[in-house]
Formats: sequence, C-alpha cells, structure tokens
Amino acid sequence: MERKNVIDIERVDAYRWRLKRHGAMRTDGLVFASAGMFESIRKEESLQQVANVACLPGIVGPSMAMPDIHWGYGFPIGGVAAFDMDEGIVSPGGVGYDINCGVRLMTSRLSRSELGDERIKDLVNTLFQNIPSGVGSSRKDLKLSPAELKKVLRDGAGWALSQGFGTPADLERIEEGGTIPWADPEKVSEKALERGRSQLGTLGSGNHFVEVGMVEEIFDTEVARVFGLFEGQVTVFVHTGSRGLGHQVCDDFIRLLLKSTKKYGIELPDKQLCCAPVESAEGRDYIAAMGAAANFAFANRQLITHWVRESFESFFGLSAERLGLSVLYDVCHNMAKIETHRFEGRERKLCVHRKGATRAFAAGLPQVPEIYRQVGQPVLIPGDMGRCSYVLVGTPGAMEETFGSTCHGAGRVLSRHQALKAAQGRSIARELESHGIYVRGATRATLDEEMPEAYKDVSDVVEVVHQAGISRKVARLKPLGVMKG
DNA sequence: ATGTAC
Repeated sequence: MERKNVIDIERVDAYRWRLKRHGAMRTDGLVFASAGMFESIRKEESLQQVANVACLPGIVGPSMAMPDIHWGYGFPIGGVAAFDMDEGIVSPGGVGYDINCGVRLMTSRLSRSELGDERIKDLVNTLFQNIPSGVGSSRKDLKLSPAELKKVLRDGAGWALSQGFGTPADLERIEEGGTIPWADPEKVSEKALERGRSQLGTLGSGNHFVEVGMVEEIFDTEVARVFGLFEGQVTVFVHTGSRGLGHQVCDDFIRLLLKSTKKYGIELPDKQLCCAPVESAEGRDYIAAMGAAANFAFANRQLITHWVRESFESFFGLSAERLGLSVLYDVCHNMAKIETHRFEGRERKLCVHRKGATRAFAAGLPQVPEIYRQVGQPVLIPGDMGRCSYVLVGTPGAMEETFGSTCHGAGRVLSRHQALKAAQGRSIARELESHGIYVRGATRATLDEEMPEAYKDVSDVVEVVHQAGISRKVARLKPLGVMKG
C-alpha cells in the first residue's frame, strides 16, 4: 500500500503557509499564497515536492515556493532554495530543463493610438516571418561553426553585440549584463552543441512567445518613470530560453548526477532531486555547463530583440530612433547562482536555485544596473496570452526573506493534456480575437495548450508577492498581439 | 521546456 506523507501545515499569515519540518526534512517549507490559492495547492503533488527539497543536504532557510507553484521535475516550478557552499548541493532539477528560460521587456516611443487594430495583425505576421518558431525550429542563415558557438556559450549577449546585434545599453539592462562569467563551453557535450548549433535566434515552443502589448496601468509613478514606462506605451515581451542545447545539458547532467548522488552518499526522497555537492568536480562542471547554456539563452533573446527591431522598422517605416525600442530589462526564470546573502545575521555565500522564480534584488545592490539602482531591480512577470502581465520592482523584503526572489508568471492550473481536452471544439484564436487580442501560433495545439484558462490569473499571483512584500507592483501591461512558438 | 522516448 502506498502511503503519502501527511504534511503538517500552519498558516503563518494571509500570504504565508509553513510546512513544518518532519521526517527527513532538514528545514521547513514556506509557500507564498492566498487562502484561496492554497486550497488547491494543498492538494497538489507540488507541495510534496517543496517538502522533498527540504530534505536536501546543506539547505539554508526554508524550502520556498512562490504562488505560481506547480509540479515540475523533482523541484516544483516556482521553487526557491539556497544551499551552503560547503555542505550544500547543486541540482539540475532545481534549475529545470530550459536553463535560463527567461523574459525580456522592450519599451518603445510608440503609443497605442499609433497602432491601429488591423495593423497589429500584420505586425504579428511580420514577426512570424522574421523569427523562426516551433519545436525543432532553426535558422538556416545562422548556422554557427563549432568555434563560433563556443564564443556564444562564453560571451552570451556580449557575443550578439560583437556581431552587430544590439547596443551596449542593451547589455546593461540584462541580468548579469547578459554574460555569465563562470560559464565553460568545454563542459557542454558534443550532443548539446550539435543541438544548439542551428537553433540560436529561434523562439521554440510551448509557453515561449513574442508579445506586442501596451502599458495599461501604472501603480508606482516614481519607479515607472525610472523604468521609462508610461500609460498607453507600446511594449514587446520576448520569452524564450536555451532551446535544445539547454535541454541536452540538463539531460546530460541528470544522468551524471544520478551517479554522484550515490557516490557522495546523499539520501533522496525522489531520484529526480539528483545532485552533487556544490564544490565537487561534478557540481562545478554542472554549474559551468549551466552557465554556458544560460549564455546561449541570453544571446538568443538578444538576437530576437534585433529581429523585433528590424521587423518594427520595416513594418512602420520608422527609424530606430523614432521607434525607440529599448530593453527595459531581461530576467532569468530558471537558474542557480552563487550569491552572497545576509542570513541570520551573517553574510553567507550560497548556491541559490530559482526554478520558475525571478531574482528580485532591492535598491542599492551592485547587481542592480546603475540606472535602476536607486529603485531596485525590474522584475518582469508575464501572464497568459489573454489577460495581462506585470512589471514589479525588487524590495528589501525579498532580500530578508527569499534570498532576493519572487514569482515568475501565472503558473499552470491545467496540464497540457487537460488544456488540449478543454479546448476541443473551440477556437482559442477566435475567442481571444473577440477580446481584441490577435494571436498566431506555430501550431493549433500550441494555442490550445496555452489557453488562458490553463493558467492561474497572474493578477492573483502578483497580488500575493506584492502584499507579502517580496516585490512591488509598478505597472500592468495588456497583450495586443501575440506570436506563440 | 524538448529532434514531446533512441
């Protein structure tokens, strides 16, 4: 007979739920959610995953989950966990298959009134022509030599710049400046390199997208001003990651770390949590390869930015200066990083895993670009294609409680399979068009799987992190036209 | 997320 662990849950306050340490757990679990959201979360497998992560060696602070939590490989998506450098581990399952999946937001000098309804369709179609999308998509015009690909893996968005794609101002507005310095392309397998070679500059599939939208409401005028946001402004979101290359890196290291888990005598409640000590040879190799895959993703978003700009310029017949498509910021959603945090009164160097979670550093920190340092790091939270998205800002609350982390999106409520079923006999594209949103997907199935009702309402998710003080609302954006991979 | 299992 299979028996599930009974998790002892305590409501801390309106937005926090503690999973009390028991059994093999080395620390508590902490879930950020409203009472309404927690009703469904408490029945999910993902809650057990929060408890499982708490069993890993060297965990510092609680095993955390953001309100967009849902089931993932080993670690929950929406999970945040920090580990001690000496006693702790690094785990590919704590990062996810799409290494440095992330989003970038561009702002423009265009206002909504300059973009008629009919033109949005044509604009999305133009983007579709210029940016390859879908599973296995590739760019015939950008097949890199093995040596050039290694430069991409070493320099990230910096490589894209060296090739004429973008400006120095872009780099400044990317997490880590668009280049993970500890990346080592030599730790990436031949198979991963081969998969990535023709995929740079492609969108991919699933929840990846390019979205033309507008700023609908400003909540914080001072921060919005620093971020360059104004009501009615046309914006562009780019959501993509490291494609087949990152997927292969994850696959390779799960295979390897399954062995090192045994080698280092680590006991796991779930094999999918396979890991290695942070400072072991295997752990270091994974971190170096993950960094290389992250750089591929940074370069990918930078190239797509370039083609978005080109598409806008040709479509509107306006100059780059007039369009003013500038990068507001670019965040990682799936990463593990070595960071120094103040914890229980002392500075500690930690390996912070964010899987479907966003770094949300507060004002004053050196990692926040100088242009934003007085207010804090921009936090970009895309919602589903039918509702809205948010720009938030990092807070001291996040530094104190979540190792400078917050949510990353809406979070699924329906599995892909369930969504396909729910979409039967309907046209998701037509339903969205009746709400004034033009969507075009690589396949019909993509739109069905990504239907708005497959996701939680991102406004509910954002409200939780705002009220809990681990980031603060700056603006809400509304989608106008979406290109789905 | 993903040459959606080699």
